[in-house]
Amino acid sequence: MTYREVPAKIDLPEMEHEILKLWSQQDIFKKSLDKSADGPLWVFYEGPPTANGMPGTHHVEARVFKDVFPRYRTMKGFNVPRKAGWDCHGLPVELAVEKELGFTGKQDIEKYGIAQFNDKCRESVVRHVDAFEEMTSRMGYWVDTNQAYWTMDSSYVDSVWWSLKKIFDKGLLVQDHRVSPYCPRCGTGLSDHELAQGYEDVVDASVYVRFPITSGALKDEFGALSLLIWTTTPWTLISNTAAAVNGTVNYVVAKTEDGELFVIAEALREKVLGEDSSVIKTFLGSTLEGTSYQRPFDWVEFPETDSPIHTVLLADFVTTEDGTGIVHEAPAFGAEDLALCKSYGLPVVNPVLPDGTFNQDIPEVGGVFFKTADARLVQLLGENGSLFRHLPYEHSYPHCWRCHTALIYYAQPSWYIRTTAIKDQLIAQNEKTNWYPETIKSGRFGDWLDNNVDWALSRNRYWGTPLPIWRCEDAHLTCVGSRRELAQLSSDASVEMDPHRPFVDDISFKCPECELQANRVPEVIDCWYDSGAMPFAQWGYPEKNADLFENRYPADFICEAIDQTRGWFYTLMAIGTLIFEESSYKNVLCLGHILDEDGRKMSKHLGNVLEPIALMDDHGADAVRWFMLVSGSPWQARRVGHGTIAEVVRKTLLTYWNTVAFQSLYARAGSWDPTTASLTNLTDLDRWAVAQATRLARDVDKALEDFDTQRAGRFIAEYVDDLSNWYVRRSRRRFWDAEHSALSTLHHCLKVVTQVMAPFTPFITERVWQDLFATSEVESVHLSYWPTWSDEEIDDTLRDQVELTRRIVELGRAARAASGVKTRQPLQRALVAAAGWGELPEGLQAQIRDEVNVITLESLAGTDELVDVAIKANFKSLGARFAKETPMIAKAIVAKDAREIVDQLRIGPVELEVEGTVITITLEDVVITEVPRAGWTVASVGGESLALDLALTPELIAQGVARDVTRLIQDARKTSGYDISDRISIVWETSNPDTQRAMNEHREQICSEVLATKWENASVENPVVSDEDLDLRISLIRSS
RNA sequence: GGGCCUAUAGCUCAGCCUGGUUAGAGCGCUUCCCUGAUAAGGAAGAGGUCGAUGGUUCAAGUCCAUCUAGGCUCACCA
Repeated sequence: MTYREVPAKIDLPEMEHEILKLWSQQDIFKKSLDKSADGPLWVFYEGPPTANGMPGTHHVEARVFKDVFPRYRTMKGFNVPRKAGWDCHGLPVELAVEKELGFTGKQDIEKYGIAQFNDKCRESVVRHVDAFEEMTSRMGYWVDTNQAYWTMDSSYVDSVWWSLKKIFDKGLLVQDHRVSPYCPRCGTGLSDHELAQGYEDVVDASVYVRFPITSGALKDEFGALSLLIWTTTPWTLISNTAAAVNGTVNYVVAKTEDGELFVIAEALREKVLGEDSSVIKTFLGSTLEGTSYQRPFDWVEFPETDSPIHTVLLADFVTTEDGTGIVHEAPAFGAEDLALCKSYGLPVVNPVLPDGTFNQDIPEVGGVFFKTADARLVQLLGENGSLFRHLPYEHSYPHCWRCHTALIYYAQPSWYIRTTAIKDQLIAQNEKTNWYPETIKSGRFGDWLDNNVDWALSRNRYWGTPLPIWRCEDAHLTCVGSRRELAQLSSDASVEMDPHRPFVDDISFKCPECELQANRVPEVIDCWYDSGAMPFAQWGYPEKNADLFENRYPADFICEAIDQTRGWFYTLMAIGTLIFEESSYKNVLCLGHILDEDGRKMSKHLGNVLEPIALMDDHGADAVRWFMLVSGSPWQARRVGHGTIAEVVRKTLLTYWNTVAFQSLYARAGSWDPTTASLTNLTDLDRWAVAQATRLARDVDKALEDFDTQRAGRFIAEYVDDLSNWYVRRSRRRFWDAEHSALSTLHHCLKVVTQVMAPFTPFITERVWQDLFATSEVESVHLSYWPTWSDEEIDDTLRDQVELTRRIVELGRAARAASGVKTRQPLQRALVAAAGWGELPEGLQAQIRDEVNVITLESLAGTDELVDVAIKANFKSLGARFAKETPMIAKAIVAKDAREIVDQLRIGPVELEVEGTVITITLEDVVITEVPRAGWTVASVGGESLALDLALTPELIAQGVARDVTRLIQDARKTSGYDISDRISIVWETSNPDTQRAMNEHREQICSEVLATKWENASVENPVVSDEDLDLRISLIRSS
C-alpha cells in the first residue's frame, strides 16, 4: 500500500469542489452524526438568518464559528445535531416585496390583496433561502438544511401561539396605549431593539418660541411678557397643549437688551438671552403653575374641558441643561408629555395621520409630511411674531431601520409583553450564562437588561405570525394556543389551515365568556419573537417532538455577531425565561463585525460588499474560514480583503500542503508502506516533532474548549511552520534515503496536524486525509477522533533543547552574514557560548554543525583568552529583594570588574558593600554575557554568542567547491525536468587548478549526491552549467 | 450625553491579565544567504514620542486616573 500521488501545486478552489462532491457521495456529514449518536449530546442552536436578502461575507463569519465548534466536539465524541433554520417573517421581507411590486405604502398592499401579497413574501423567502443554502454548502458549513425549521411553517406558528398563550395566561401579554416610535412609511410601531438600529445624525430646526402670557400674577405685574420655550420639533407646536417647568428650579423674569420681557430658567438666562439681559425678578418654578399663555398656532380644536389647557404645568423631568427650562407639551408625541398631561386631565389631540401627514383640515400644512412641515412652520412663526430665534440643531434621531424614514413618537394602542415583570429573573439568568468575550455579560447585554422596558410586540402589518388574540364586542380577550384550539372554538377553522393572514382574520367564534362574536385583533407580531421561540418552535413543541425538545434545552452553544445582543440573544433569553423560567443557552459567542479593507462597515450603500461565493472561488473557502477564525480577534471588528486572505493561503495552507506533498513524493519514491509506520528508532529531532505534535493536540483542544479559535489557530500555524521549516528542512537527506523512522515520524505528525486543523479548514485536511490516510484509517478525517495524549508524552526538555539549537543556528547564520563567507564554504570550527549548549544531544549538535557548515563546535566559555565577560544586573531578582535600593545596587554591581566578580560568583555568594551596607548577591542576581574578543566573527543575542574561525585551508576550499558544484548540478537537474530518481552522466572541464583538484578529490561525494553514474573530464561543447568564478563548464544527460 | 471596545513599525496585528534590563511577528522595501518539497525559508538593514497627560512603583507599552481620536452600542429628555 502506498500514498496517493500528491501534486506539488494545487488549485484550492477546484479541490474544494471535488471534496464537496466526495462528502455528498459518501454522505460524510450524516455518517459523522450517526457515528456519534450514542455520545453525550452537545446542543447547538442555529440562529436563523433573515431570508430577506442575498447572503454576504458577514454571514460567512458567523457560520464559520457555528461550524468549527460542532466539528471539533464531534471529533471529541459528542453528538452535535445541527438543524438549520430560516427566519421568514417580518417587515424586511415585506419591504423587499413592496419594492419589487413598486408599492409605496400599506394602501397598495390592501388594494393588491393580503393573500396575494403574502404569497409573494413566501416566494421571496424561498428564493433567498436557496441562495443561503448555496453559500452554506460552498463554505463547508455542516448543518442540516433538509430538515431546517422555517418560522413561517404552520407547525412553527402553532408553537409560537402556544408560547404566547402561556404568556397571556400569566397576565404578561397586554394591550396598552403608549407613545412609541412609529414608522409612518411602514405604518407600524417599532420595538426598542428595532429602534436601536436606526439612529441617524440629522440637523433639525430648533426654535426658541414666545408663548405670550395671558393671565396670572406675572401678567398683572409686568404686562406684556412671554414664556420662552425651545423645541427641536416645530411640527409638534401645532398640537401644543401645555408648557412645563420644574417646580424646584429657579426662574426669572428677564429683560433683553431690546427691552423685551421673558420668563426663563435662571441658569439659562445668560446663555439664551445674552450677557446684556438683566434679571428683573427671581422665583421658584412652582409659582408659575397655572399661568396661562397663548399658543403659537390655534388651528387644532380642543374639546370643551375644565382642565388647564395652555397653562404652565409642573414636571420633574424638566432640566436646565438645554433650551430654556420651559418645555412645550404635546402629549401625542412624547411619552413623558403624555404621562404629565394625563395626570392633569388634559385631552390628547393628534392632527397627524397614521401615514405621517397632517390632517387635511389643518391650514398651511394639511397633507404635508410631519417632518417636511418644519420649514414652513418656522417661517410662519417668524411671520406671526412668535419666533425668537432659529438655530440648526444636530442630534441623532431615530429612523426606521429598514426604510430610513424619520420615526415619529406617536400615541397608539399596541400589545406589549411585560418583560419588566421578569427583569430580575433575566438578570439572574444572565449571571449564569458564559459570554465570550466576557465583557458583554455585564457590559452591553447587562446594561440592556438593567434598562429593560416592556417588549412592544405587535405590528400593524401583514406578513408575520398573527397575534392569536380574539376580542368580542364586550372586549373579552381569548388567546388561542394552536390551530387545533382554534378549530375547537370555530367551525370555520381547521387544524390544517394556513395560520397566516388573511385566513385567520376570517375566523370568528362565540366569546367563551359572553357568547358575543369574537374577531381576531388585526396585528401580527414582531418577527424577533419568532426567532427567539426557535428552541421549542423548531420542533413544533408541544404538539410534536416533546422528547426531542426536552433533551435539547437549553443550548450548550450559540453564536452570532454583536448586533444580536438586543436581537436574538435577548429574545431567546427573554422567551426562555418567560416560558420555562430558564434561559435557553449556556455559552454564547459574540463576534465582532467584518469591515472592509478601509475599516468601514460593509454595506450595499457604500458598494464595498465582498460577495461570499466569489471570494471563496477566488481564494478557497478554507482560506476565508481560516481568516475568520484566526486573523485578529474574533470578538473585535476586523478588516477583510483579498490581500489578507491571500496571505492565509500562502503562509498557512500552502506550507502545510507542501509538507504533505514532500512526504508523499519521497514515500512513493521509496515505495514506503504507510501501514508499516512505527515510531521506533527515532532520532532526537523525530522525538521532538512527535512530542510537539502531541503538545499541539493538547493545546488546540484546550483553546477550543475555551472557544478561542485565534489561540488554537496560532498553535497550528506555528506547528506547521516548525514541521516544514525545521523538521523537514533538517531531515531532507533521510527522506531521500526513504528512511523508515523519518517517514513514520512525518506520517504521524501530519496526521495529528491534519486532524486538529480539520474543524478549521475542512477541505484541504480532507483532501490530505484522502491522499495519505484514508486507505489505512477511517474514510474521512471528519469521522476520526481527536488525538489523545498523556502529559508525559510532551517533552519540555527536548523542546527547550531544540529551541536552543535553533537559536544557535540563527547566531551562526548571522555570523556567516557578518563574515561575508557564504554558508556553502565549510569552516573548521565555531565557538559557542550559551547556557546548556554543552548538554545538547549529539544529534542536535550535529544539526548546528550542518546548518552553520562547520566541522567542529567548541565552547567559547572556557577559553578566557578569546572571551570578554560583561555583566548586567538582574533587576527582577534584585528588585524583589531590595526594592528602592535596586538601582544603587545595580550600579555597584556593574562598577565591579566583571571577570573577577563572575569568577567569585561561580564559586558562591559574594558580599558587596553599597553605601556602607553589606549585601549578598548570587549568580542569579546578574546576567552574564560572554563576548568573543576581536579577530573573530561573532554574533551575540541575549547573552548567547557564536564565533566563527575564518581560517581557510586548501582542503576546506576544495570542500566548498565540491558543494558549489553539487548545488549547480542539482539546480540543472531540476531545471532540466529530471525526476528525482533519474541517473545522469556528467562531462566537465576547467582550466582552474583549484577547481580541477576539488573535482578530483570529491568526485565520489558529488556523484553520489547528484546520482551521477558516469563522470568524464573532457571538453564541453554546450555546457548546461557554467560558472565563471570556478571556471567550470558541465554538460549532463540522463543515463539510460 | 451614557456604556463598551480600540489606539504599539508605512500596512495588518501580537505583547498588557501576572510590571523587570535592548518592545516583537507578518506584509512591503534594500542587500545578502540557503535550497532537488516549497507559491517557501534564513540573516542583516531601514522603519517606534507603544495616542496624550498625570499618578502608583526602585522600575510602566503593561497597573490607576483624566483627556484626545476612531469604532460599536445605548439614549429622541423638550
